Amino acid sequence: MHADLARERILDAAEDLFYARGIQAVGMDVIRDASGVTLRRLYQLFPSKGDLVEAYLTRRDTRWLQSLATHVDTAAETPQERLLAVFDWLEDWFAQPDFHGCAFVNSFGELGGTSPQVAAVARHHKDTFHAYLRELAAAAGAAADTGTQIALLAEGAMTTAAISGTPAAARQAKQAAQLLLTLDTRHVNTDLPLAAGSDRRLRRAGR
Amino acid sequence: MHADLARERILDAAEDLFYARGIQAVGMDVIRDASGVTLRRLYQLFPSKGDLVEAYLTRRDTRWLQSLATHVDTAAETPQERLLAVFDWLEDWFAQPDFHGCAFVNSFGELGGTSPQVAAVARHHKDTFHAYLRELAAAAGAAADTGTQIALLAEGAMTTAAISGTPAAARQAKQAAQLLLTLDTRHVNTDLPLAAGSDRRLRRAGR
DNA sequence: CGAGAGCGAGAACGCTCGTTCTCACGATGT
DNA sequence: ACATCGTGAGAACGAGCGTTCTCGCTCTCG
Repeated sequence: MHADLARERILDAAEDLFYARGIQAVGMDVIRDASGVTLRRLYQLFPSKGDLVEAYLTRRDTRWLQSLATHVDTAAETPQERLLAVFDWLEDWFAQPDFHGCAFVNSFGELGGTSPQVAAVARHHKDTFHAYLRELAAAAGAAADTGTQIALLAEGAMTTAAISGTPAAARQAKQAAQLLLTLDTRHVNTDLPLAAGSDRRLRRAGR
Repeated sequence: MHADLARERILDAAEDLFYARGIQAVGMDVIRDASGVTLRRLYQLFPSKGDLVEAYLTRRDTRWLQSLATHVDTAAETPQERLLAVFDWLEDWFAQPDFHGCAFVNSFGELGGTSPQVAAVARHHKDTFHAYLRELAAAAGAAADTGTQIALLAEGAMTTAAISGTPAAARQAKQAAQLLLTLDTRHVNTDLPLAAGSDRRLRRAGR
């Protein structure tokens, strides 16, 4: 077995197990069993468990953001739709049977207090994610604060969906994001005065 | 030393340590050293570490919500102010030097996958917190969905403040909550049409 | 053909940590 | 005063786990 393939199998097994059970609850022997890679090779490729954890998190970071960006690029046309498509992607994610919250929030809660590396990867991931949302919001004509606030909605939806066990938070977050976005960009697009009736139209517009 | 005092000292030490470093990273001997209670007594009062963890979480649950409710009751007058006062309380919390995110999100991320008890306490805490926010929102004349959405903002602010290390998310969340609340309740209070100028007035209103 | 290097499988080592046991001591009740 | 019981301090036990080592085997290269 080539080193590249072994590396991939190890990271696949590590991702499944670390994400499902937590990092400290998964021993290296379990990863050996799940990956089919011998312990000797495992330590050749990742000299310590900390290295494996870091590789797991950085790979998940790039893949997660890539998957989100791909969905946004393919499933939406207008800038507003692109921003709101984030929440559809989140809802699909929340509904997956193995969904267990944000891996970076989880690992930060577990090891952020003792491992600066884990804390740094989590911070980097959230920075990148929030910057991406701010970018989408800016492209949709919203103010910088609106992008930040929509990021908070996405963040809250993730933890709420994880702990409650239902994907419903994604719809609520999308609805709120749409309200914030419409309220912010309305004076740019259409300066039409908003009466009680259009309030109701706004509220109904979620997904 | 009476059992009640020992119990309190143990829980105080456990809360400090579990919250700061994570649960699995803190051994029973460390809690013995920090509390000054002998290991024998510790196991008399909490037959296993799991029992201690559960007691830590349930005590923190009630205290946290009590502290929040006290602030809301004393620092705000109108129903709208009461709801928004939640975010001022969050900001104060985020700015404390030992702030390390939501203890329930952290423990859920660390042990939720392997300990049903920890998952249940976290779920209960979030249920209660969100129900409280929905209650405040309803008292302020908002729709049920608005309360849920404001809960997502609070949730997102907690994790963002924890990982970023700054309390700024509280202000952003408050601003967004105020927008959602005003948008939702405006047709009840004043049916005044909203023009570009009042948009700006709304936006400036945060804290 | 033979020596040596790399590899797979799993045992072994050392440390941590949850939990229990030992043992000497002091308080208490008769 | 003496037997008894609970207590404090810390050692001890046993399991789990990160990491390394051993031992055959195989493949390669001179």
